Amino acid sequence: MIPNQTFRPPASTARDRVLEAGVKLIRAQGYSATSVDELCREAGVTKGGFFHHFASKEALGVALANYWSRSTGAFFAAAPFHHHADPVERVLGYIDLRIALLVGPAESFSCVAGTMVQEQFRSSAAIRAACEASILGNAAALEADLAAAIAQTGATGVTAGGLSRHVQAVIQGAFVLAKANGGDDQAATAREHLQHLQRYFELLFHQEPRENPS
Amino acid sequence: MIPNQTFRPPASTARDRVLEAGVKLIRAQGYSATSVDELCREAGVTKGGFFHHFASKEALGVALANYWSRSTGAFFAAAPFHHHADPVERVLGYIDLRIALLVGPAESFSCVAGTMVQEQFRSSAAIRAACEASILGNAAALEADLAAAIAQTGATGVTAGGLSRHVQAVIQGAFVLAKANGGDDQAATAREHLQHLQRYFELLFHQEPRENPS
DNA sequence: GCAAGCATACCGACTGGTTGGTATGTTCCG
DNA sequence: CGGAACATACCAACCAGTCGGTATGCTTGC
Repeated sequence: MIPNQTFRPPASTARDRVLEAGVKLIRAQGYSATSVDELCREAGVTKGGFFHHFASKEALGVALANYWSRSTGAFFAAAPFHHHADPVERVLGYIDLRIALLVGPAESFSCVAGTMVQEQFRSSAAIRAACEASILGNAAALEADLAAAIAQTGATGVTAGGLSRHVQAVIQGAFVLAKANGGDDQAATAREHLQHLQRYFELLFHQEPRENPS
Repeated sequence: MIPNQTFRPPASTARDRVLEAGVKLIRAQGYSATSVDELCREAGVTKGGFFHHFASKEALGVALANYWSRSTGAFFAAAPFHHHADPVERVLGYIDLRIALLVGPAESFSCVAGTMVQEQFRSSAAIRAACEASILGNAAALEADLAAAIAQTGATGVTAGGLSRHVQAVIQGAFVLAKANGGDDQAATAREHLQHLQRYFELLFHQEPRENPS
């Protein structure tokens, strides 16, 4: 969801190093395939240190989803697209930002919560709930702007809540297709889908299309 | 992607029973979390039997993605939406069908290829490629109808290939959000997103919106 | 017609390594 | 001194994969 390290402070404490290792390894390999030993090695922490901070691997998963929520939430809250006066421009500006973040290999921009929930939604209720909160938290951050855009343009048949969740769904789907892409530009694959989302909003809010890719 | 068993013949040979077990277990738990022993137990096959048919767990993953491609490909090829004279109606009919398939818990309608590729895209190039082929195969099946719809309506700024991939991206994203949903109707969550996709196409192809959910 | 020869399908005990997790320290800071 | 933050050593369960073996059926030569 967020490029490596550009907005997260370098991890100093052992606990934060484990969480950063979790982001890196789980993005690339998934939750189940990432062992506690591997997390310890990557974080430069011993087994004892790991289980001092996290009661279990599952607890690490929950903590990681929460860590991810806080990091991404803070990043988007501080982003400049909020300054547009027009709510439609704020919504499109959010998607512009999401597109701009799509660079490099899939493991550098994909979503930790989306990856974890896909594997763990049945096996761990706690991880599922934490990932749901992360994804819906991202959605909620756009809901007020969408409500204002709907009110202003008179778009019918949609709700702000439904649209805000749909933005996250398209983003998650874009990540899946980017990961499936074996070519050399997984980010371009992901961008393609966010541009379709943008066009959907332009049509819905009666805006002139702004550019023409894919 | 496809409801359980409604179109797949009951597995008779040991090999097919293993593949069916793979569909069931990997949909619910993911690839890494599903052990060979578990697959054997579910399929009623011994370890020896498993490795007689599949050289490795990875080979099972590849075979499973191919099996999935063939099953879903045959199902959609035989579906009645192809009979519409209007290409736009064919496209919307495909989405209608996908919506109609969204019933029950997420593990009964989600996509094996999408689940596997999310975990394995870096760990196994063979599985990644097989999953990509499965997803892009589904996309390709709609491409001619989309090309005709674009030609007929004069929709600009989109390509049939790009739109066909986008359909699959939205479907995959809908599955992720459905899995994240802890409520009692994961299928309704998924449907919501396909209805937004439908509205996108209606706007793009200048159709009257047909109904109003979410 | 039938048996020798061989391939396919399947079995289940076994192996070496890995897993998540624990028990018992040690170190260091207030 | 006491407790938080680690480190070391270890464990039982589980992992993917191996191996020697059997049952069955098909094919081919006589």
